[in-house]
Amino acid sequence: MRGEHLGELEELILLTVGSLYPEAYAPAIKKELTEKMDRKVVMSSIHTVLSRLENKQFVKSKFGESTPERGGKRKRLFEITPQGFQALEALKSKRDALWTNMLQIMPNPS
Amino acid sequence: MRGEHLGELEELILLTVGSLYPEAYAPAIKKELTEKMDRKVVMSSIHTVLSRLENKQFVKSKFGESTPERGGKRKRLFEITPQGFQALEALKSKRDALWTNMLQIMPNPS
DNA sequence: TAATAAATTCTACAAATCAGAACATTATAT
DNA sequence: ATATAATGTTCTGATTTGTAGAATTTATTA
Repeated sequence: MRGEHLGELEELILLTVGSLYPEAYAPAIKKELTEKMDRKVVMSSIHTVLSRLENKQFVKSKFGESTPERGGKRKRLFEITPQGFQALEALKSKRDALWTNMLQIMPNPS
Repeated sequence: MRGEHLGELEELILLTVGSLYPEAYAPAIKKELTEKMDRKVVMSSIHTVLSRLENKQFVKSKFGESTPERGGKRKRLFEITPQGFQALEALKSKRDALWTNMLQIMPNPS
């Protein structure tokens, strides 16, 4: 595995992990992506991506305490690492620069 | 073809096409991505993506006039369509909302 | 202990991206 | 006119990223 760039879903999930702190786990991430981003995604995709992000050291995880709910496995809680945050920032600032550039050149995109 | 979302490179190239108007063609896009985004990419990827973006109607293209240069094929010039612009805007506004959320929750990401 | 709920892990597949070779077109030099 | 060099595009196959659903694990309640 090379892991050269941050894919489209990888970036969204990384952002969502940050945005959901400290309760970021797969089902909550799915809900957030669906509701706030209109981004359909199945649970297993989220797990796949989270695992890849953890390999890249952009997130870290631990198991949550058992809560007095209905039952089921313990949550695996994720949080973003400084490296992950930096990766997001780098992407954002560069994309924003292109945006600025584009708007100067074509303020009316019709 | 499903074309459900805008991939990571698709988004960058679409943005670059806008940012380079009216001289957006593959070699110029490669240069821009390399220099402004530190995004390495080979020429053929750019052509592949441009072709996909054209199928999605996010860009349109025409051949450039023959310029008095050293020689070679005519440039295929791309420009972003209103649909393409809207797609970029939608993505940006949603991502920005997640960013705002994340920064409120964790202003110090260490 | 059986049933149910919640969540994660596994397995196979599809789409996006990468990489480099092959090809086509135009201009200049001979 | 023909060969050569420059410029860009298209083709083919491999790798990475994303999708989908079944299977499994763990905990609670009847």
